[in-house]
Amino acid sequence: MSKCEQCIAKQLNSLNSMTTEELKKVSACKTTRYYKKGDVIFDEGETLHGVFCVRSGVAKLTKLSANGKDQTVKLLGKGELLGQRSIISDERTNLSAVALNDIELCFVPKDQIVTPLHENQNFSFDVLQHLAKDLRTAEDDLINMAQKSVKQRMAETLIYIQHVFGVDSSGALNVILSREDYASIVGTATESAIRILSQFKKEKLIATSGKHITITDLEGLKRVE
Amino acid sequence: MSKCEQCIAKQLNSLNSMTTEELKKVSACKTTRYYKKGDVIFDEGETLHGVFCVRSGVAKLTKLSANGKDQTVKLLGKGELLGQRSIISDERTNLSAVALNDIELCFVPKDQIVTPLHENQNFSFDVLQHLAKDLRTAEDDLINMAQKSVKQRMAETLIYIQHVFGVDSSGALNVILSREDYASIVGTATESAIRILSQFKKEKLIATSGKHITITDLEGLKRVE
DNA sequence: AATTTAATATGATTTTTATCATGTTTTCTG
DNA sequence: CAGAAAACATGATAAAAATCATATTAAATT
Repeated sequence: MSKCEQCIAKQLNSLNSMTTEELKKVSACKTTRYYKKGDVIFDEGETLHGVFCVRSGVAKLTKLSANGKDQTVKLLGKGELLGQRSIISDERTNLSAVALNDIELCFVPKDQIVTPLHENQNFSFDVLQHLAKDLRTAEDDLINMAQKSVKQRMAETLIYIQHVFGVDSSGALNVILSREDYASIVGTATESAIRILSQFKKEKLIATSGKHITITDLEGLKRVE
Repeated sequence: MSKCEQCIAKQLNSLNSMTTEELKKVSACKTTRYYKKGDVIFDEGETLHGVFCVRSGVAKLTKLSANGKDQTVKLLGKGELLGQRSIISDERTNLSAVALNDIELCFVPKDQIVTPLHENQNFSFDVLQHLAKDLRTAEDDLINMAQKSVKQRMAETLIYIQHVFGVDSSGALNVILSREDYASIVGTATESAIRILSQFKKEKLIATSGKHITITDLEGLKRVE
């Protein structure tokens, strides 16, 4: 099995601030898990016994609302940690995690995170900084949701996905999402998401071929209101 | 000057996890500041040199958006800390803080927070837990904003304010907000906020007298869709 | 107290977005 | 590969919310 000490994913998150010793322990007791597209990693309301670290693939954090609709709160790619917050606050998860494509995760038992959090100042400060940034992002998202139009949020979502997850050799977004997924991120009805993407295509802001989307006019997308 | 060690406000936040020694230091160099209703405590984009602890009164964190509208992200009452996150992530503030009524704040210089964060495990873990909770709340708020109607958000805002800040001897909400403030919290136009509050009054869910609002049918408010 | 200013209220209208309906295309499955 | 199911598309309509307009009331200022 691969070792955490040499894992590239680790360098992207707070695990990088663990001591070599701590990392060795994590490495020794971690397990690697594979999920297929659509698989549920954990469900809202579950008690987690550890944290998941994304080695490859993309997952989404979502919440099912009263009206049966799904709201996507965050997309997570390589190096990002799932379940961290529930472990820290010692609560059940408030969100579900679902694989958006085939995904490889390392599961690290709770103790391996909580103990260093109490003992290793560098690690806990690093986690603190990550949480602070996450909180800022969440607040920004809230403001966007409150003040921007559906069209604008869709444009920003496309730009965000291109920026964070990149494009393939043909220039298309690396992360393949259904129109329903887009609707869930943007916070709108699936039909509206479809309509807006069709409109963007007509306006030559994007090119689409099935689920593959290519941003053809980034500046134009930024100008959407 | 009053001492932090005996401050009641302190017991409500992570400062409570500081050692007596740390608290004495904080107490020695803190300054108390008074703001009048409407005063700006700090503006978005400012570099903060410390953290503010609310001793009495209520403040709001808001962000001015491109269209000139203000979005209120959070209300803060006794014991809550302002600017904590900017200090931790060492960034400029992304939000402004404004006094909603006459307010008394203690200003604690940055060092007094950052040093203990690096040295006192209990303190930093406590801050971590607070941030984790704040993050969860922010995510919940995002979902509400995305999935609930303006009417529902208004009803929940009223319930929230009653729950967190309580009522006066006549049963009216302790925190007095303008309709514009409500609009800014709910994320809607001022006219819509006014209309909805009028409607709630007609439906006998609330009673109003100027800015004073009394919840008369809590269960009814909870049922609003 | 009179005057100005700001906040509240409400009608009319427009815009945005959701919902319902229905058809087409793509993908999955036996 | 055929048939079923899911995803995509688009029109028609309805509902929600924003905007514009204009009173009315309350609060602040001189």
